[in-house]
Amino acid sequence: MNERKLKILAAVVEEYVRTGEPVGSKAIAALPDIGVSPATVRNDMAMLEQLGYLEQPHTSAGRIPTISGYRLYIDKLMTPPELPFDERERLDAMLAEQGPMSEELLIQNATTALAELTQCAAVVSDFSPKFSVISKVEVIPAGKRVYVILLITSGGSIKNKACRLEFDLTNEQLAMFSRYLEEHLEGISVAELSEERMENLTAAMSAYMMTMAPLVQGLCELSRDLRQHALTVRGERNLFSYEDLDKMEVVRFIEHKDELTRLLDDSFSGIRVVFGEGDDSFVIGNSSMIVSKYRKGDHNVGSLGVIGPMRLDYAKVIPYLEYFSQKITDLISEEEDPAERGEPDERNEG
Amino acid sequence: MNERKLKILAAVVEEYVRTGEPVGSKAIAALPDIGVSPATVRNDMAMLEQLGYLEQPHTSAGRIPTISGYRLYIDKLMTPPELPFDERERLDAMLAEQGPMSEELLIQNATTALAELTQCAAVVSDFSPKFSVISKVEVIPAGKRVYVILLITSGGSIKNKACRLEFDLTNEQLAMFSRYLEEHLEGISVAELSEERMENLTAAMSAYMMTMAPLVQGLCELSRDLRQHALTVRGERNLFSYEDLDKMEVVRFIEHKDELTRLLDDSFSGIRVVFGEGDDSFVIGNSSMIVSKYRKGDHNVGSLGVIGPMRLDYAKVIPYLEYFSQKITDLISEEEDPAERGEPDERNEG
DNA sequence: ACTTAGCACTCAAAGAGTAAGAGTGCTAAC
DNA sequence: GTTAGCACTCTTACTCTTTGAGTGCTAAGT
Repeated sequence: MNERKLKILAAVVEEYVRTGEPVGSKAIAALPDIGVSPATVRNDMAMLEQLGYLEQPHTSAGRIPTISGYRLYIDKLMTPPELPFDERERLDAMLAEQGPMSEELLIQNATTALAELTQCAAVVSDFSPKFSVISKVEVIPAGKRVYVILLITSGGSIKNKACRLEFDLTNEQLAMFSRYLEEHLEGISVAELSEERMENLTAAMSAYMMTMAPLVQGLCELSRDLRQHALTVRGERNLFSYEDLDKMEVVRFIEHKDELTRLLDDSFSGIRVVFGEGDDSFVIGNSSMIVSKYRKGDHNVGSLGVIGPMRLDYAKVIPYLEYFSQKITDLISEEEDPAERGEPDERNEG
Repeated sequence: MNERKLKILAAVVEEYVRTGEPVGSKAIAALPDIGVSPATVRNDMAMLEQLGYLEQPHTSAGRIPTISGYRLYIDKLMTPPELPFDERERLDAMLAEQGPMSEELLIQNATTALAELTQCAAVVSDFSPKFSVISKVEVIPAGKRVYVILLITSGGSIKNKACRLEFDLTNEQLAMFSRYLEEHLEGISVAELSEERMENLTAAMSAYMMTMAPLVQGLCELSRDLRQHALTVRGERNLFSYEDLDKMEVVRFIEHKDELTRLLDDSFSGIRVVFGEGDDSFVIGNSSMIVSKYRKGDHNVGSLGVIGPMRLDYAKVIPYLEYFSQKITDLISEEEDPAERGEPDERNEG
């Protein structure tokens, strides 16, 4: 396994990704930095085929990479370009919106941007709210017997839920409830809002006042929402263009959220590429999914991924994915006032 | 143009929709309630072709409906089934969620359900928030120099926006601002939140206190959000299955929101079907879009639509669309306390 | 020992020719 | 006005052939 063979493997992957056609020895030999004859390339390719990195769709065709071939290429051979400064600025602009931005929105923007940039479907499984702290709980009267519970987290997320009660609350009751929530919930982390704790609260309150049961109920739901991961898929429509993708499988896979979730939430670090056939439960023909974790402080709190054809320009896509997940990690890991968020440019130079 | 010819046209449309193959005279003659020979059917079909309702892909093939053929079928010939009671109950269940539900959520649920039921993409352009009344405006401190503006409408929508100020507000300032908003905004309709009015408010407040400018700014944005229509597309992935659809055009059309918007916001009443070729600016090959308006009181406030292949079971899809738009109309037109919403079954029997 | 030219070989893709079959239009009989 | 019969058309499927890209192998060159 010498230098040149690897170079040829890389060339095959890149040509195949570029053209979509099996690549032959002549095409490779014609590339500028190969410098050997087609016959030599053929010998090397035969070797690479024996090793399982290439395969022939049929005898008289050129070669295409196998999954192992892609894997080797991705792990060892490709040289993803450094994102130039103005490119990074462009990406930052896609993430940033005017005004203070919640972590949630930041992550949504990243997903949308990723779908756009890669012309693939982008997907995110986000647990980050679970690792933030409740900074504010309010109960706001909003009409006859209707109260809105408002929950703000240190991540800048604002969640609300309307609840309808049997009777209206008196000012005293409302004040009492608000004070109770303030004392017991503000400042604690979302992760601590266990079912158990919520049940205690339910017990405490409903013992005191049955009327408030729906409020407590609503609060439980909100807390459950925050602790659960949010799964978002963007840019599915981009997959329309790839003729070789098995559309039925794509639909099945994306619709069937639990498989997707399992693959995303699986713990690992850095970047991971899984292929549509054989890997885990991911079985879309001719597709691959690239996933990158992002962190909040020391915890993995989410996974950002790209779903596309196996024949994908990994060297282009992976840097985007890495950049975004690093950026998200940087921004959400800051311990400062969440309100300071929104001008990522000010403080972060990639 | 006799009875039988129409019956034959209807049969051709239905057979073609069912099988996807051009239908011949023999197949039609074999249908139970035709009762004439293939030769007779052939004569009628030749006539229908002359009239422009049918066409032949090539001489020796059966017939397929033209756009005029579909149109005649939809307008005059088809007999959409009455939705049976248990079906209506099923649909209601798809709309309703536990707890008080905002109009917004109701409409989103309807769109998702429609996509699911029809196995097409569903789309909605919703102006309804514009026709509701501001029932509550609150400004809530949420951290250092951060304030959340909360806006609740009679439709049950809850919008919020975080704003960062240069300095913290004193309690007096906050109270003053809150009172001002309460006096000037609560109870007025969203439509009245014109740019002009908002500018007056901006002027009034910023003359008084520059510090609050971002709050006023945020409020303007919220009000703009409410007045603008919200365009949502659901179930795009369902379109993967239709082989005959021009995918590139689908992507282009859905991505390019303004064409879609124009078609949806065009004013008409009842149900409208547009076809992908020739009609207006809607140019997806072999596709059609069915749109239905829903109202709030006397105003059209939104359009619910289905985008699918031209070869679509209109008789099945249209009743769903009609039912949902009527249901939405009924539910959002009620003048009662919005909080009463959420158990549509209680009060509405379709 | 590695590289390369040459060459026979393979096999998909493209084209040509043919047969089968579905469906038609027309005509004449009912 | 309807229908059976029939010749006609034109796609689809099949077979056969040709073409050409690409291979593997061998033998010569470095």
